[in-house]
Amino acid sequence: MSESASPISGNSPGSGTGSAPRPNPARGEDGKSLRLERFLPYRLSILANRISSTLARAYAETFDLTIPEWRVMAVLGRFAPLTANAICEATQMDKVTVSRAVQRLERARRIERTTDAADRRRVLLRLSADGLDVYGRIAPLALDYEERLIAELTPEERDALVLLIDRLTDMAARTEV
Amino acid sequence: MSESASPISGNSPGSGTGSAPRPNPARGEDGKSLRLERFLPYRLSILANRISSTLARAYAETFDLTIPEWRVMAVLGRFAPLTANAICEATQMDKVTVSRAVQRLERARRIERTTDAADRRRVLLRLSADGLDVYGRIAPLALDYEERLIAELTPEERDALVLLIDRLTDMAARTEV
DNA sequence: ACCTGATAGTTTCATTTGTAACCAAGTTGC
DNA sequence: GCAACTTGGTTACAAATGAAACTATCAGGT
Repeated sequence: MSESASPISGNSPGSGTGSAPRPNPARGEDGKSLRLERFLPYRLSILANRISSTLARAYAETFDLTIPEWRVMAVLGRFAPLTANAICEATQMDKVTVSRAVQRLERARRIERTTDAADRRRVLLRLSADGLDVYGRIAPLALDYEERLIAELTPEERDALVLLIDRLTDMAARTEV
Repeated sequence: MSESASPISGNSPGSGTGSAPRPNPARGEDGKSLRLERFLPYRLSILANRISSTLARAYAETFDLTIPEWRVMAVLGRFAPLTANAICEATQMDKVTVSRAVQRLERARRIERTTDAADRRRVLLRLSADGLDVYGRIAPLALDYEERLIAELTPEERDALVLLIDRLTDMAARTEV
């Protein structure tokens, strides 16, 4: 479905009352009016959610994995062992989310935990043999999906995309409303 | 806080057990390995969430508004009256979300509803005088925030950004995992 | 008119999520 | 050596979310 059409599509609802939807300028101080469909935070949200939910569906159907679980596996697939805290930093998820993802993964025997002998508050996590196997099957799928998403972009555009995302992410961290 | 540092920061957790976190290649079929911090869906999600939650906090504190409510107001601020259905299309939110946002907005006397005489299933929605006032105060804030987010981008980069987002959004709609 | 099926919107219920409170282990200062 | 604080992680509770069921209205065929 190609939903990139005009946000106010076909059906004009006000026909009964005689007042068709008429644009209401309501401009900002600089004369720019707010159009949701061009508003950067809105667009980014739509884009990110679309991609995330596509991935979430695929992970759930094929591997019974949520996105947080997948992220935990992804970092454990590359760096092991890690503490829950390190996973928080690596995935930018808060500790409750990580804790729950770890719990489920453990129950599914996809990761193993050992208490750190040197600091018994810490829990060292790593993929189990089974988890590693799952990881080995998901990672290529994910990379392939990513590749197809940007398939139509030229190498220059891909570079620009990465750079723009980085700069915006940085700005977003420093910018308040 | 500048979280754009290495995902596996400072503390090396495995010191107690003697096994430091060592990279585990686990490459895809084309030899590319999966690094979460470079994975496009992950990055987009981080970026969009950061921006959305900044906005959500501001809206909630200043106007007692959620993001869905704000979106409803944003489209009603420009096009009125609209049916709930039209709002769904315009905001890309599902009808349950819209229904609830409308309910809260109505309770807060920020929008008014009239049943469409020609089709009594339909509810025509528009901002109340109060809602219009709130809209008039939020819209400039939102636009200003957006402007500051992209303040460091050149005009060319801004154009590129918009174009890239559009193309990716389009691709995301057509691409399955 | 009346049955069937579609459409507009709401409600219900189960799941997810996030904030805050919590416990347990470690560190510091006296 | 012990009170006070910090840190790592889990639990509890409340709010947000979404899929599916539901109500009300309309449209079409007989």
